[in-house]
Amino acid sequence: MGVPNRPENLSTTRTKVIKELVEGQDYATQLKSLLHRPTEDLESLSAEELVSKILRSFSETLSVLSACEPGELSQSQAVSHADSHCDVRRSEDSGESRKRSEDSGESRKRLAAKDRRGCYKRRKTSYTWAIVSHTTDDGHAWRKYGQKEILNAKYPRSYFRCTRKYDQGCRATKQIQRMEDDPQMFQTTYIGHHTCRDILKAPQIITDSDPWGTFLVNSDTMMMNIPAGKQDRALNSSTTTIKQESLESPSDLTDSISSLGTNLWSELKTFELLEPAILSPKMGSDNGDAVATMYSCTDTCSLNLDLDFEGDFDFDGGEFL
DNA sequence: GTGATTTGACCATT
DNA sequence: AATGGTCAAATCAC
Repeated sequence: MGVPNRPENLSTTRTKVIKELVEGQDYATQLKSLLHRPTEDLESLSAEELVSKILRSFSETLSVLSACEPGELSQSQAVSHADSHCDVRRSEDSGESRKRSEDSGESRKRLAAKDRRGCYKRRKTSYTWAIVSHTTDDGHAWRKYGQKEILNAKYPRSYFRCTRKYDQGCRATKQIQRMEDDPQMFQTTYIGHHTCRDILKAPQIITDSDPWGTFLVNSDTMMMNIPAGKQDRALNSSTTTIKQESLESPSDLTDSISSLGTNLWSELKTFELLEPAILSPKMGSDNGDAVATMYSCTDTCSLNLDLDFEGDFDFDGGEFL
C-alpha cells in the first residue's frame, strides 16, 4: 500500500468503499424482499447467497479502509524494515513447505530454532474487531497456530491464521475464546483483514451459523452495534432462539438489515465530510487500542470521531476477554 | 505422505 | 517480571 493519505488515494478509497457499500446495500435490499416473500423470486439469489455477498461486501470495505488507515500503514512500514529479514527468510523457505525440511532428526534443538524465533513482530496496529457468536465458523479457512491459557479466564484462547498466509500473504488472524458467562458462545477477535482471494469461498458460512445472531462488540478503530435490544437478545438467547426469532419476526430482522445498510450509507455520506478527521494521523496510530471512531448503527445512528474509550470502555477488561 | 493440531518454548510488550 | 502472541517440533488425522 503506497501513500494512502494522498488525495488521489483518498478518492480511490472512497470510490471503492462506496462501490462496496452500494453493492452490499443492494444485496441487503434483495435479502429484505426475499425474507418478506420467501417463496417468490425463485430465480433470484438465495438468502444464503445474499448474506454471503453482503458479508463479502463488508469484508472488502473493511479491507479498503484498513488499507488506508495510518496504523496499518505504519505496520506495513514495519514490515519493510524491521520485519524484512524475517519475511524474506519466511518467503524463501516459503510457507508450509518449509515445515519439516529442517527437522529430519538433528538440529531440532533450541539453537537452530532460536535463530528463527524472535523473528516476528507482534502486530499492534491492525484493525481488530470482535464478534460474539455461537459458532466459530465464518466461512474462511483458518489454521490454528496456538492456544494459550489466559489469566483470570476460565477458557483458553485459541489463535488462528488464514491458511493463505504463505501462498497469498494474507495477514488475517483471529482469536477465539469461549465466553465465561455463556460457554455456548464464542468471542472471536479478528485482527487484520483478508487479502487473499478466496474470501467467502465456502457457502457454508451461514449454513449452520446465523450471521445475524452474531454481533460486533468492539473494534479498535471501528465499532458497530446491532440495535441494543437485539444485542440483549443475542446475548441472552441461544442460537435456536435467535433463529426462531428471525423466522417468527422477519420484519424485525429485515429492519435491522436495512437499517444497517441505510445507516452505513448515510454515514458514508458523512464520511466524505469528515474525511480529514477519519484519516488524521492520530487515529489508529500506535494508540490503536483506543476506539477512535465508532460507527453506530443504533436507531440514532451517529458517527463519533473523537470518542476515546481508552480506560472507560473496558471491553478488554475482563467482561469478554 | 501430507496437512492440521497440540503444546512447550521463545519473545515483545507493558 | 508477568502476560499474551507466535513459533515450530511433535503428534494426530485422513
